[in-house]
Amino acid sequence: MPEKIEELVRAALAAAQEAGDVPAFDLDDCGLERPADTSHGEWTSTMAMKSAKLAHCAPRKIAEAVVAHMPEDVSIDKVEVAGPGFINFYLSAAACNAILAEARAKGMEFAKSNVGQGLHTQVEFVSANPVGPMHVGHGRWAALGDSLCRVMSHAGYEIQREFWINDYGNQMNTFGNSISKRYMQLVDIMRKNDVDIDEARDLLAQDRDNYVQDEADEHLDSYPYMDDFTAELGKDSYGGTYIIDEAAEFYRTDGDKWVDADPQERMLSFRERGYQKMLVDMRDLCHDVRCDFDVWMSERTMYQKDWTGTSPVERAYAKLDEMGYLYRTDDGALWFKSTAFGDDKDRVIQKSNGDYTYFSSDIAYHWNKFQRVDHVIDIWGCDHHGYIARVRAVCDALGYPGQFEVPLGQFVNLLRNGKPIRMSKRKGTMVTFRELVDEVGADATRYTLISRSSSQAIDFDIEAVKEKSQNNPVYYVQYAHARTCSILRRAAGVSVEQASWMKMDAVATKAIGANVDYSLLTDPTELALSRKISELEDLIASCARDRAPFRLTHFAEELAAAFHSFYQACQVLPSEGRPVDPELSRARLAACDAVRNVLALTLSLIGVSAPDQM
RNA sequence: GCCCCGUUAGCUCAGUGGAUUAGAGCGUCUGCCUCCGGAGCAGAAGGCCGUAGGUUCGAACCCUAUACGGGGCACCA
Repeated sequence: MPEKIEELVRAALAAAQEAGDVPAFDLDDCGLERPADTSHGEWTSTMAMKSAKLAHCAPRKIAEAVVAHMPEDVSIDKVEVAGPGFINFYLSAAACNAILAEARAKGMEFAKSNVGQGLHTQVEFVSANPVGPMHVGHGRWAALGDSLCRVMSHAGYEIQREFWINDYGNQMNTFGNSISKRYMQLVDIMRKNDVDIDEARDLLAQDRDNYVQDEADEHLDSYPYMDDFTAELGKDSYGGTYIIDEAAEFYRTDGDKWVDADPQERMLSFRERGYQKMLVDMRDLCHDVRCDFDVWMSERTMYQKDWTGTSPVERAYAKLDEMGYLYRTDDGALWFKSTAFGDDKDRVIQKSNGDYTYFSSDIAYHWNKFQRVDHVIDIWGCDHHGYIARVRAVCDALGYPGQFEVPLGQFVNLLRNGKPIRMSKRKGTMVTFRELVDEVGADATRYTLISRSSSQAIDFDIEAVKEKSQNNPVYYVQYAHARTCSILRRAAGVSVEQASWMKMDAVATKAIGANVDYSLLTDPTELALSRKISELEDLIASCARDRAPFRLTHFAEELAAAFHSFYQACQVLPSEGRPVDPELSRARLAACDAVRNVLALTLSLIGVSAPDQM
C-alpha cells in the first residue's frame, strides 16, 4: 500500500508542477507515515512540509495543489489536506481489510520482510559460567536473545544462536575444589555424628543457612563448616547449597572412595562431572523457556592445539603480531595495542607470569566467529560495557570494522514484596532462574522479562508476579487468542477434543468457508483490527533493525485489546435476540481467524505459547 | 576524573522529529452478563515529559550544559 500511495503522490506532484500550480523541485522522500490518530486516515504524506523550503512555498499550498491533481484510485476513498500540510489518505474498507485475507493465508509466514537481506549474523547470549545455576539476569538475556533471533529471522537475517562456555581458567578449579571440600565435610559429618548421607547433607545445608542469615558475622561458632570452607578456599569460592547437593550426589554414586584419593584427582573428577551437570541443567532450563542454541562453544577449544601444533589463541596472537599490534614490556607481559583502535588504554593479553588473561580467549573467539559469520552480536550485561572497546578493537584490527556490535542490557532487580533481595555472591544466596520459571511458568516469565526495553532496568517482584499472575498482560493476550479459537470452534460445531486433532486452521476453514467479502467489515472496531494487523510487518522490521524485540509485547496487547473491543461491539455468531447476516457473520469469523493467526505469530516471535483454550 | 543507562500520571512503564487532547497497564471511582468465554468491555479522575539553553516550519524525542538515581572503569573470569 505505501508503494502505491507514493506513486500517487509523485504523479500528483508532477501533474501539479506541469500545470504550474507548484514550483519545480525534486522530491526525494514522500514522508509516508501512519497517523497516530485514525481520524486522520490510514496513511499520510508529509512531503509538503519537508519540501516547503526547497520549493519556496507554504506547505499548505503545496499540499492543496498536490491533492487537486491526485489521480483517482479504487482503493482510495478520499484524500484531504489537514493541519500544517499533511496529505491524508482514507482507504476503502476493502483495501483496509485486504490485510485480513493476507494474514489468514500466510499464517506464521505473515509479516516477513527482507530488511536483513540474508546477512549471516551470530547472536551470542546468556553465556553463563558453568559453575553454578543460572540467575534471573541470565534469564533476561535468554528471553531477550532468543526473541531477537526469532524477530531477526522473520525480518530476513540468517541467524545463528551461540552460547559461549567459560570452562577454562581458575574458576573451574575453584568450582572443583568447592565440591571436593563439601564432599570431605559430608564424610566428616557422617562419621562424627553417625548419620547417613541425607542427614549429613541437611546438617551441612543448615550450617550454611546459619551463616547466610548471620549477615553481621556475630555468632562465630554456629556454622563451623562454613567457616572452615571459606578459610580453606577463600572468599571467591562457591558456597551455595547446590554445591553441597552436588557433593552429596557424588557420595551417593561413588561412596567414600575419594576420601583417601589424591586431592588433585578428586578435584578433577568432581570438576568435570559437576561442569557437565551444570551444562546440562542450563541447556534444559533454556529449552524449558523455549530458547535453544545452535552452537555451544567451549572456551577450552581456544587453547587446544591442532595438527599444526598451535592453538587458536596462539594463531590469533601470531596474526596480531604480524600486523604489528602486539608488544612486550620489560616485565614480560604481552600487550595488545587497542589504543590504536580507540580504546582508553592498551590491554594485557598474557600476564608477566605467563598466564593468559581472559581477554586472550575473546581475541581468538571473536576471530573464530568471523570465520563463520559476517556479523556478530554479543548481548552483554551493562556491567561489561567497559569491555566493549577492547573487543571491538580486536575485531577492527583483524579486519572486521563495523561488523561487531554489543547491545547492552540493564539488570534485573529482584524484589520480594517490594523489598530488594540481597544477592550475595560471597555467600551464594540467590534466587535461581529455575526457581522462578518453576513458580511463575515459562510463558509469564519470558513475557515479563521481554516486555521492557533492554536499556531499562527491570524491577521483578517475585511475589507480585506470582500472586498477580492473573493480571499479567501475557494472560490478557493469550485469553484473546483462546477466545478466537473458541468462537471458531463454536461456528464450526467442533468440540475442543475434535479441534485438537483437526488443528485450528482446519477448524477455521470449516467455520468460514471460501470467498469471504471483507468489504462488509466497516465498524470502527473492525477497521481497527485490520489497521493494527497492517502495522506488524514494519514493526517486526524495526524491532530487528533496532534489536528491540520488546515492542512486540506492546503490539500483542494492542491487538488483543482491539479484538476484545471488536468482540464487545460486533456480534460474530447469531444468537437468540441477536441475529447476524450470514455473510457478515462469515466475514467477522474471518476477522477472528486473522487475529488468531497474528496473535499466534506475535507470541511465537517472543517465545510464548498461544493456547487454544485456557 | 572518564564511560554507560535512566529521569514521562499515585506506582510500573511505552512513546520510531509531526497534528486540537503526550499514551498503556496497575491502583482509585462509575456503568455493562436471560447475550458468541466477564482472565472481558465502555467511561471518569490523575502530567509545566528532571532543569536551562540551542537546532528546526515543528522537540518528550536531536545538540549543549546541568541536577538527581543506578552501574562500570583489573596482569579477575
